[in-house]
Amino acid sequence: MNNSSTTRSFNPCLVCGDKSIGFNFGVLSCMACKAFFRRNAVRLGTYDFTCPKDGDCSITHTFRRICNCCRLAKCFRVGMRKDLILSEAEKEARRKTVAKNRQKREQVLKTQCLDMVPVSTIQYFTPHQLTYLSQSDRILLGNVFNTYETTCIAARNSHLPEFPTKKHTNLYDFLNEYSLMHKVLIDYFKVIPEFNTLAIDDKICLIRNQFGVVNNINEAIVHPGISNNLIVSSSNVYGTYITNRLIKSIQRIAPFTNDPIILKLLLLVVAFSSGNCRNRNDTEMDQICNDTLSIYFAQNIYTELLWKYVLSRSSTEIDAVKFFDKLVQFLLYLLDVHLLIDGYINGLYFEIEQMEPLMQSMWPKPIKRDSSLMSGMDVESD
Amino acid sequence: MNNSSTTRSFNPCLVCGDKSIGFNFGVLSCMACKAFFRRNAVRLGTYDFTCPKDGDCSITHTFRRICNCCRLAKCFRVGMRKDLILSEAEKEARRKTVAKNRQKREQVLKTQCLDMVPVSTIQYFTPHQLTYLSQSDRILLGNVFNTYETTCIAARNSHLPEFPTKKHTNLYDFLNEYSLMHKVLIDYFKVIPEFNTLAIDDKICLIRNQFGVVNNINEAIVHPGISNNLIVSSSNVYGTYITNRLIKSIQRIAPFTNDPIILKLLLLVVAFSSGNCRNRNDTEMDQICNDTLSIYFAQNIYTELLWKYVLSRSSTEIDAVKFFDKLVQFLLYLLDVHLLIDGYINGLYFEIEQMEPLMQSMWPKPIKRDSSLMSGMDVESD
DNA sequence: TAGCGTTCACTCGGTTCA
DNA sequence: TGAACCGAGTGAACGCTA
Ligand SMILES: [Zn+2]
Ligand SMILES: [Zn+2]
Ligand SMILES: [Zn+2]
Ligand SMILES: [Zn+2]
Repeated sequence: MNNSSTTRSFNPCLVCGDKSIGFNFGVLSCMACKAFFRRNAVRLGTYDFTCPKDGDCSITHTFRRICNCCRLAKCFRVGMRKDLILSEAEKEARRKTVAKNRQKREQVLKTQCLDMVPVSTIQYFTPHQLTYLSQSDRILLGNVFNTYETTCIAARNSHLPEFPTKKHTNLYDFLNEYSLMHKVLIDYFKVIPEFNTLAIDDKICLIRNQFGVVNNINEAIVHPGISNNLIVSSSNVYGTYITNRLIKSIQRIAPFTNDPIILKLLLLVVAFSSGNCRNRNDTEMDQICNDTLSIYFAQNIYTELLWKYVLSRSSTEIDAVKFFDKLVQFLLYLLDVHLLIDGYINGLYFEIEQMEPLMQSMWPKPIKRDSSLMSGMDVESD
Repeated sequence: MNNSSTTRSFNPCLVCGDKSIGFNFGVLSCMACKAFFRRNAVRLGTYDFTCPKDGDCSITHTFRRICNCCRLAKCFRVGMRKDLILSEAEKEARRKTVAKNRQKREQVLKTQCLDMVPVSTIQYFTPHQLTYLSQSDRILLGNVFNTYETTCIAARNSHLPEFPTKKHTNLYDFLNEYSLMHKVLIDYFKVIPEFNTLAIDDKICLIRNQFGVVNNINEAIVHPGISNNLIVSSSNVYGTYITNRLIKSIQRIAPFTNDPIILKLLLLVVAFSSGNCRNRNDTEMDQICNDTLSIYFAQNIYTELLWKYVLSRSSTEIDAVKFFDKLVQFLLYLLDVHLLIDGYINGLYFEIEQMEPLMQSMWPKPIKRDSSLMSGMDVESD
């Protein structure tokens, strides 16, 4: 008897006689008949298969397309099995598995965004780049870079090497650990002159309003990648749906981490957004900032700097626009994720009550309290 | 023997000798003979085909139209098969399939886009919706709806039934026609109290900064669909790349046009964006608004109204969030398209110079002029 | 690697409209 | 009448899991 390899190589499609590619739905058959059977066997009840002749059309490579009634009949006659076609539910399950695996793989994969190459230090500029970035721009970039190094990166290196350090099961535990880096991030903002000169109320307002997004971006810089602890913790406290979206957002931000400065500038651009981008159901937290104009100008400074920087690192202006677009698209995605998370946390008064003061102040108050709670933020000028 | 691809490429129509387009009704033939055979073979019994000469007219590209009788005869002679023409019943079945598929596609689109059902008038509200929309909200919605009806819709019905009315070849011609509805749109804004009470400079600033996006959304409401004139005009003035993206954006906005109010609110939300979202290379046009705070409040009013409305029309809050997300994603896409267009038009000084004053003021000035040009906008309170 | 599904370019029917 | 278009069906190429 032939072994299967010999069978495949030399035996023709049992339906049409064309070259077979293997056993499909139980029968040695060609690519075309395989596709034909999958498409047509499932709609036997819903579609009227009628032979224009008397039902004994010969099915050959050339004429197999003439009568699909007789072709389908022959498929069944040579033994093709409809039950080997995946049902809608089975297909859905398969798609899910595929998506899961893909996610796992892409996590490892480092995608390059645009033609921007990673650089080791911000001091390196080619003549081309000089045309977009003025001397003062470069000084400003250097300052931003160094500021971030001495705050967030330093903290990561000294006492916050990883996050989360354990597999959390409680939201408040998770967020309490989250707040450690959050405080360092506020330190970073405080060294930015445009932020530090704002009134205390406005600082609080900005930090509250952009809480989720800025911290998410910051985490991507200081703790790049998706640790197992993070996935498990997030799944435990947020559930699968939110976790999947969080992971997706981390994957989307990953390419930008190749650049030494973009995300640090983006942090500032987002931080200086006076609009309330939280999804909270308490009206008292929807405070708007007082000095909207100063905030607006500050945002402008860093948006412009970011734009110039992107321009300087792109080969063409159109590439810069595309890149900027990617950045904005990502930001919108991130914003949406955090609207979801906010909506989720809003009602968890018990969890909110267990949070440490600063983190607690990011959410609606479970019970009326003295607003001096906010003093825990410690965002005074220094 | 030739394979079918070679056959198709080099061999002429077996009927008339014209360039063949493939196998039609079993015979390598041209577009014209394909249509001819389909139309005439079916009415062989009902129509008297008679040759004015003696029945041996030569059928060539030039003379094929002279004698139907001999042309049809030749079709049959070279082997065209009448049985490959779909019968009336088969055509009916096919139409049914197409309709079913179309419905399925639209269904998918709609469920992707939320489970919002179109309503005929804004006055219709179920008790469920009352929980989200207060009495004053509903009055406001009604006002917005009526305002839009009496401005943009009225103008469409009276004197701007379609756009564009011709296949433009010049950018300035195209945009000059565009400006007709643009002016009506400004009328719509002027009836909105929050807009009308702004200082004249701020009105101008808002209209300029959001020019492309608001007009694009407005066109989607008043002239839904993608007309041939639009595609041709756009291809002529913007080129293929931008046109494709424009078409894509119109396709993406289409599902939202099922709702009677959402896009009208979106128009206001976008209009009240004080940020400069244009891609223009002149610094003088990057003016920022003076009364940013009023604009911010105005935007808040309509954003909130939009949100409440979406919430009221969604079955669950999560659906509402998803829908809102789609809306924002779409807006971002649209913004990006118009950044592209701005970048394209910026340098076309000659085109800009040919525009009528209002339209011209939307773009960088080709040469220094008295800024009284802006008075052409006529956005004073009335 | 065998054997599923998915994707996409292509063919050939009909339809539309200038 | 015929150019231009639409859309279902086809099958080659490929992706993926077990
Ligand atoms: Zn076969
Ligand atoms: Zn048959
Ligand atoms: Zn011909
Ligand atoms: Zn004749």
